[in-house]
Amino acid sequence: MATLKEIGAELGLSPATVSRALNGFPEVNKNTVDRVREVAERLGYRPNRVAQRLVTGRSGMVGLIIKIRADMSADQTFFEMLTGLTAALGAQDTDLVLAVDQDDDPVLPYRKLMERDILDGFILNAPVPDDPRVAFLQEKRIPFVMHGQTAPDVDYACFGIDNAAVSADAVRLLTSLGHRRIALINGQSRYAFSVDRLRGFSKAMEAEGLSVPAAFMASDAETETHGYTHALEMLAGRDGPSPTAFVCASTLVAAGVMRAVKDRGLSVPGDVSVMGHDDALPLTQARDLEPALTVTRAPLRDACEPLAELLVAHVKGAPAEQRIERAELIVRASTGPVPRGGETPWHST
Amino acid sequence: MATLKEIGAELGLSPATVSRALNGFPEVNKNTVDRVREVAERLGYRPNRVAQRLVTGRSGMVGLIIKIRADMSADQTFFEMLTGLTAALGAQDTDLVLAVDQDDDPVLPYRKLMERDILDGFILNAPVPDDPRVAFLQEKRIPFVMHGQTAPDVDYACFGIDNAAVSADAVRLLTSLGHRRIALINGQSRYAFSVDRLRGFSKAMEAEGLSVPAAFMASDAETETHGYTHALEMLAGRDGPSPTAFVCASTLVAAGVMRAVKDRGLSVPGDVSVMGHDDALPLTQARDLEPALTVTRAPLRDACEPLAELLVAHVKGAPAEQRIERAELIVRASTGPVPRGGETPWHST
DNA sequence: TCAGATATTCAAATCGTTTTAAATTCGGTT
DNA sequence: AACCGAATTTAAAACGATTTGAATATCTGA
Repeated sequence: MATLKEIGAELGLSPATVSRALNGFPEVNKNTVDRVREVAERLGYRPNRVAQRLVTGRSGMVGLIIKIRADMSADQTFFEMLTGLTAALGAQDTDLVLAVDQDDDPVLPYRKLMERDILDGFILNAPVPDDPRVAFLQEKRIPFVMHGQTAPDVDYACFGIDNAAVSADAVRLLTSLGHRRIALINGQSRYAFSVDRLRGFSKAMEAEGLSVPAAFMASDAETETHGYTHALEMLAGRDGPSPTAFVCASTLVAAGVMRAVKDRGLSVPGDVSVMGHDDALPLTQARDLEPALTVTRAPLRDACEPLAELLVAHVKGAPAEQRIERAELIVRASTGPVPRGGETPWHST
Repeated sequence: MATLKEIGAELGLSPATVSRALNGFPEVNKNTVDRVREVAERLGYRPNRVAQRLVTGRSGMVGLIIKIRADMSADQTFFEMLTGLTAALGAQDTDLVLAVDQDDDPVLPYRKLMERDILDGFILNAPVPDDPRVAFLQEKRIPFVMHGQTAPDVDYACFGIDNAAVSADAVRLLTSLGHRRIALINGQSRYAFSVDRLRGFSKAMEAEGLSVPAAFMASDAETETHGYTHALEMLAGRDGPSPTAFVCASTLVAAGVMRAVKDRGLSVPGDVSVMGHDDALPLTQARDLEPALTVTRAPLRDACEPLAELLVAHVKGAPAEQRIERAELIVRASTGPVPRGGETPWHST
């Protein structure tokens, strides 16, 4: 391992000049820069990160804490984020330290990891309303970036999509096609993104002068099975006329809904339109469903780079920045005009 | 953040003495140790790890690289190990840096992470015969510990169970119950542990003077479905007399096998005995199967602490240590005497 | 040619710890 | 009273980078 001193000795320069040359300071002679670069290259110089960190006061490491659910299932989501984050952070010269949350107290693992005194900040995901982690980290003045947000307006660093807009866009597309009875099969209600989706859904429906009976708004884990069972139930016609359209929390849920529609002897989009939200996970591809799924699309992977950038900048002293983007609307084959006779709303408001 | 110097100033001591007092060096006056401890406590002193690492030359971080399979599925195994490892490493004052392997070249992520120059070593899992990662890390003299081993005798640090003994123990139990036609439903043959299990199985059978037609030794991913389909096929009697006993790669596989046995109208253990191997994952509990599964048992979680210890010791200069333990044999209700008329071997050797 | 400005480079301090080698204190011998 | 050795403690170097303030070299114009 070559050091600055060694490179300097080779050229008769001081470590200070070598440091500046390699870090692109303007006051160094161009000729010198070239010679330093050449020697550094030849000696395979890599800056000693520990030394850098000692002097800059930063560790160059951020934490990610995985919440393991009761069923111990790891979803694709996790790996997708992990893959993207390690790459994006690596580009920022930052490393990802992992810990697992198996405690009841959601704050404890953050406290524990922070006590080890080696982290510059955290990446948080799966925000819940009034997230206790946010309160803790803000109080301790520990930098972090949230994937998503706990409420519409927050003052901490975050990146995500506008989830209210996601379902509002879906509703607007469907109502423009004439649909009036639109059901929502949402994600688990404890998560902030589900709350936002529900809010966007309700507001958009309301704006159209429509309302939805509680029986046609489900909240559950985002699995194919749940999509199937909820849709099957809603299509039974037990709680009034059946929906002519479904807004689903994910591609997987939409797949289950479409299966239910078919099992009821109905067709997509002839009798029932189905919309999903596409995180662009490698395995569940919305376009590969039959028929291809109309979606709001926001690749999960796309969030990793902004998250890394926002956090690193914040750690370096930049003010906390909020960036909320809009998901793309991709119309495919699973949505169509409301079927004849399906134009009646559940009840007008 | 208090420093050694500040504590020293408070007591009129040099940082050197304070350092020694806190690190339990024997040459420090007991009275002084107490006073230093008291002040350190009061000032909330925590050693600056970066400074420690600069001087010791170690970073206190080890890497774990996750190989994401084509199906992007995360198994329980991964989370079980992750949970255990972060805890065990934490106890050794070491942190886990994670990276994801999505490349074709199995060595590339190790090289990349090593170039970042912040790791003391690696934890490797899922060894394959002639593992290229081992060759690379040994050549570069990078410390690592393997969970399992690539071959029966190796010279690198490793911890695991004796997989040949696992299947040999299973065979011996079954032959002692009179079984002669014993099938193996093994894990994927590319992994070293499957190779070992197969070797142990074959040797033990041979020692009993028995041999097994190829049709009764399957190798596949360890899922319930694979256990089911392979067993169903083997019980069809198409390739000669059916097995009276199955040795399975895991609890999950055994569950599938038992389902196949029942679907064939047979009973466990009346007609067919079934054995599995139990990694003690929280969800798939061997004892909860019906009937309770006879297993070789070696909790995955138990490997984490030894792995952490072996690696940290090795990083600090201790010689590479191999520790291979024997899995426990737990006889439950899924194994019984060979049924009447089932004593004939496939063919004697 | 020389003052003065500009362009480069350097020595030294700094970050907070560990560690080596040297210094100090103290009690006990002779 | 002088000395020895054990018990403590200290000063200073080291780790390898960044950064401050100062020094030197080079160039400009009069």
